[in-house]
Amino acid sequence: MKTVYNIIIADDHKMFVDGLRSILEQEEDLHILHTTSKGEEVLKYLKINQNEPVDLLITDLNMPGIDGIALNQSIKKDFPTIKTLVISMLEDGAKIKSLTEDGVNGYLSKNAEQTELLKAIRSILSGENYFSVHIQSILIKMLTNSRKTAEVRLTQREKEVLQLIAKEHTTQEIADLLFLSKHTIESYRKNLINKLEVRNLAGLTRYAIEHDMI
Amino acid sequence: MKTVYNIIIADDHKMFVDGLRSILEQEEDLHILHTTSKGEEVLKYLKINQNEPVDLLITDLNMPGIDGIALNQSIKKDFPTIKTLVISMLEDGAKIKSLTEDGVNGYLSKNAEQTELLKAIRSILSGENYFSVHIQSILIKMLTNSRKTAEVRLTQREKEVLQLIAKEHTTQEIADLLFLSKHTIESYRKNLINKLEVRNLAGLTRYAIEHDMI
DNA sequence: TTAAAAATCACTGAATTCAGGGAGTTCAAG
DNA sequence: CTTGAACTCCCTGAATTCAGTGATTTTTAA
Repeated sequence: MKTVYNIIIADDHKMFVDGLRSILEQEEDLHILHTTSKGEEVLKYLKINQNEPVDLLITDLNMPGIDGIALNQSIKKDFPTIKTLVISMLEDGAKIKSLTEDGVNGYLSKNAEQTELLKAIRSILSGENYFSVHIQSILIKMLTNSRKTAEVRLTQREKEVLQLIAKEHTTQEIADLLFLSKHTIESYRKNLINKLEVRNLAGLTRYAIEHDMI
Repeated sequence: MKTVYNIIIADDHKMFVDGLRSILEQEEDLHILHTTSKGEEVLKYLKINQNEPVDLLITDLNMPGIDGIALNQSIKKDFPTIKTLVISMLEDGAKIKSLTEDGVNGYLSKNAEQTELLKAIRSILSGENYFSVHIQSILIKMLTNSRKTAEVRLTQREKEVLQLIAKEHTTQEIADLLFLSKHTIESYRKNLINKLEVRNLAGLTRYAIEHDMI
């Protein structure tokens, strides 16, 4: 019979990890196997220590290198038995939605209380998912006015072009950089303006920045 | 003879505060007087409890309402005996510089180690200021290539125009909104592009967003 | 395998931006 | 009082963006 749960923590804010550790150490049945500041290291650790059963990964959303979203995807794909709890300081509806689609087991804001953290961990370990009421309302808001959120799915090329636009490159420059015709870039720009429902370069740039694309 | 230092913590990330608390509680001579998630409350608390000597305020940089910068200013003005340590997840050179000018006693990134946190607190309590090597290098970089940072001081009107540009308004619209001639707005746009050393609307928008102007 | 999506290129014409110049007024500080 | 900064307005011409439409090829997914 298993009485101890093994936990891995990934967060580049060491001080936060320290805090998290001191909170979890007060719980007898929660054992921190490993902490790291890089998403890549989690995957490396799991591949090397396949014999050690890991129950839960607690990870930050924003990290250098592999971020929380990509990390969660990899985990769910390669180690589907490991539960994941994402903790973030931001409450980015789109990212939360994306995480849920990837099968994340819980999401907490960093301004959650200690009791809520433990409650979330307990829920997840017992097989339920945990999303705070606040997060749930954000998600619902996302889904209801999905007209605005409406799956503005950009293609790879569109993303590239958008990035370069936001970096102040002119159409001709982008064409040269991507070895495409100037007309092609103009088409992409036009489509982007339509898709993202903005009016001009300023709007495109805002979108790019607000979606962490540059 | 004083052996215990009184500390106040202001941070809207409760989980972080919990962590901080559990770290500081291991130190006998560090006593947490009060924690809060709002900058305003710190000032209120200090005004009410003027009899209690407070030695150190640890505060986050980004908070809703009064942020770390404004809070630090108020503290240094009204309670100059209280030392201040700002902890942030961002390493924003401009904001750090601004804080030092306001007389902050230390700055730490949230990815600092627990040992560094305590070292910083000890330094500050003993009368020295504490800035990590990393932060120092950021500050020096700020000051040395101050050509680029060069106090790009925007006038009130320029800021207004810049904001509206970043909000996707056309020149004509801005002119109408501000009851000015279209030519005037064009002049402002031109000056902004010069002053900020950008090339087009995308650059202006980036500047506006990166400087929290919208 | 077939339909949909993505990627590419093209044309036209109107609207806007960008670059460079000049110039008058007001208001505060030296 | 005068110097400078901020604010306002104007002109020209080139460059770029924006809007609408359409079409071919390749890739992807049903």
